Amino acid sequence: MVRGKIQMKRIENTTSRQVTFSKRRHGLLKKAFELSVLCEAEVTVIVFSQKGRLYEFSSSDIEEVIARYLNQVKGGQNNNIAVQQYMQQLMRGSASMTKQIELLDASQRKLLGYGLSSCTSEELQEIESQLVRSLSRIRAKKLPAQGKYIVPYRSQSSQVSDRDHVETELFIGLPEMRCS
Amino acid sequence: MVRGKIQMKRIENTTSRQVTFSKRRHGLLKKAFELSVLCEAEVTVIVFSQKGRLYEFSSSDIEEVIARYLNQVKGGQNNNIAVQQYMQQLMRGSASMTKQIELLDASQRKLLGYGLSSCTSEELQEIESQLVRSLSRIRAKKLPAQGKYIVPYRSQSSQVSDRDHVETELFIGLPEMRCS
DNA sequence: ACCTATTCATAACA
DNA sequence: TTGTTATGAATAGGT
Repeated sequence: MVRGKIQMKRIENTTSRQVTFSKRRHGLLKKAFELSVLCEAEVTVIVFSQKGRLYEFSSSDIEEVIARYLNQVKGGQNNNIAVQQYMQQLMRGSASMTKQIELLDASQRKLLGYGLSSCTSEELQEIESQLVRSLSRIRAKKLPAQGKYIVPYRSQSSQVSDRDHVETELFIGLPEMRCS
Repeated sequence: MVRGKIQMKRIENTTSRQVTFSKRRHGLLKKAFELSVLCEAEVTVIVFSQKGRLYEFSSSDIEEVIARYLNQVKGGQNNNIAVQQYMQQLMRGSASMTKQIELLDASQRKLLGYGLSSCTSEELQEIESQLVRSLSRIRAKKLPAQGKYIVPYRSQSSQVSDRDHVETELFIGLPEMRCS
């Protein structure tokens, strides 16, 4: 490819083949690394030289990648199908729980008064109303004798929709293994 | 590397990350092919995108390469072990996320004024203080011109420890598989 | 998906 | 082998 591009076939001269192997191998592993970093991908490269010497790069544990590959491609000749399905459930469950955690985390932060920049004024209003109601509840709990509805301060509207109320009903637990 | 070289770190912009992933993935597989042809080497590349999509190149049967790799590296134990370990990681991750969700959920419920029966009066006090601070923050946000520290009502102590503050720093993501 | 201005990778050479 | 360099390839940003 330089100084007269080379043919895409085996380099016959042993010396230059070895030199090229060394240089291009280096380039390949470098590019694999870059791809994994830039794009947050899981990249594994395995190279055996003619003489059987092993070179490798893996952005994460190589056996994880292999397991994942075997899992995805040959849906389990060594591994039985039930294990496959269970594993996929686990992975789906992980993704869904990750999402739940993100949602809970975001709404919690808002209840704590952080991360409000992204809120519309309606959202702010609803959060405030929710906080006021929470305060009301907790004060009722603290001072059960002094009346049940102490609402310290309420600005503007007293009408609050349920639109952005935090949803706390969650499915919690490991995904079940359902083998039919 | 072009028109202002890029930093070797995750590309934040989703679109350009995907474009770059596509281009560089192509380049990587091409180079792998060329290396295998020019130098008569056995080359395997496995790539998983962030979304779990699989891309691969292998100059010879990939499972032979994998078998050869496993054979050379870990003296030929069966790769079922890798699958097992990966699954265990997934399960541990699920359990840990389940716990995180439970904690977040419980603290959220308390902030919303539910599930307070189990709280000691100290806890109640701290939740109330937290709510008051949250209200203060949100009102400061709503009415930035009217002063920053509108605290509507404060009962009893103004001293609040950090003991039960909700922890919102979380590890979010799929568990990684770490085979020793 | 297609274009280029650039940077990168590398074949030949020393 | 290791280093240099001229040149072809890869590709980031833009369209």
